[in-house]
Amino acid sequence: MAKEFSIGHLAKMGGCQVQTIRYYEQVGVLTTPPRSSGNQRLYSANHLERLLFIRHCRELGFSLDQIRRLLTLAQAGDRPCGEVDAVAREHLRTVELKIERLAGLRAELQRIIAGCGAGRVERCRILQTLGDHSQCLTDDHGSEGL
Amino acid sequence: MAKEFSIGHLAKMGGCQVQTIRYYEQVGVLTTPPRSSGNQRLYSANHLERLLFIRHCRELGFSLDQIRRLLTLAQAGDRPCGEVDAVAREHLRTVELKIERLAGLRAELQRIIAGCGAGRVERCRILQTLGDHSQCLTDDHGSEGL
DNA sequence: CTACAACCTACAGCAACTATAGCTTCAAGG
DNA sequence: CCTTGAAGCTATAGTTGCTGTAGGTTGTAG
Repeated sequence: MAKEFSIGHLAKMGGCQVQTIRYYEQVGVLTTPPRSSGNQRLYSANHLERLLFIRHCRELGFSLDQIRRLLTLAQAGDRPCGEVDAVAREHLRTVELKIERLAGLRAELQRIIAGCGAGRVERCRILQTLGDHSQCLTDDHGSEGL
Repeated sequence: MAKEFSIGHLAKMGGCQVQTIRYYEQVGVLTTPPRSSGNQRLYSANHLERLLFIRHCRELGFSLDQIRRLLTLAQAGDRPCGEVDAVAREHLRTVELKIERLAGLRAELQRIIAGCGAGRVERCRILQTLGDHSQCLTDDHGSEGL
């Protein structure tokens, strides 16, 4: 059984695309693997483990920058994990904020849709409401991407 | 009282940056305003109204493409607002989906954080959990941006 | 030995802005 | 009237996290 595998296999096991892996290497969240005689990347179990870690973190919404921090902390080895905890808590806060905003948004959309009769656009309440900021239920949604 | 104002004033009233307005013009969600003798953009109440509409939609998470559609429909004037309603409903669906995902994510993060003792990084449960995909509570979080 | 899949690098593109450079115009103070 | 500094102008590059393309090389199966 070969202990090393190609980027294609790693991609399949990691549930991502080949280019994504090369991108991770480029931005320094995945270490540069050794190459074959023909210059192709050779990955091992360690890389797979790390890739799965990254993918899971990404699915949880951590940024690559946060992941880089987590990986650095993981390798530091003998420091208290308070910093790791801090990164996670920081992320939890932003997630909770997004949920709050989206909930307000949902309410507003429901209100808007409920107000729509089958009339003509001239008096369409959706458009009126969208143009009118003052009725906003949520007044704290910033410019941050949803 | 002057009926026309500069891009800086429009930005202030619209709660966005000057470049954003120029960007909106460039991508065609804001109409090109007349210019002064010195080539500076001159905006009027109409533009402000439209900008507020756009900003409000953006805060509600509509894409610029959806906003373009809404604006086109709004100007059509004599068509039923069913299409407008459809855009809003479509958006409501995606919002509800996002909320669901984020809620699962929040649960997972809370679980992860709860498992963190004040130990050392070597055995930090956060890092272990992040590396272990199998315990995932949510198995449906796709690649869509949160 | 010949296809053809999979690999390689390098670069362009996506959304929705934001920031920079290098220039011109406007408004206020002396 | 002149100067100074803020605000405007265009054009272009950068951001994040990828994805897609072009144009070439390597690996593998028949």
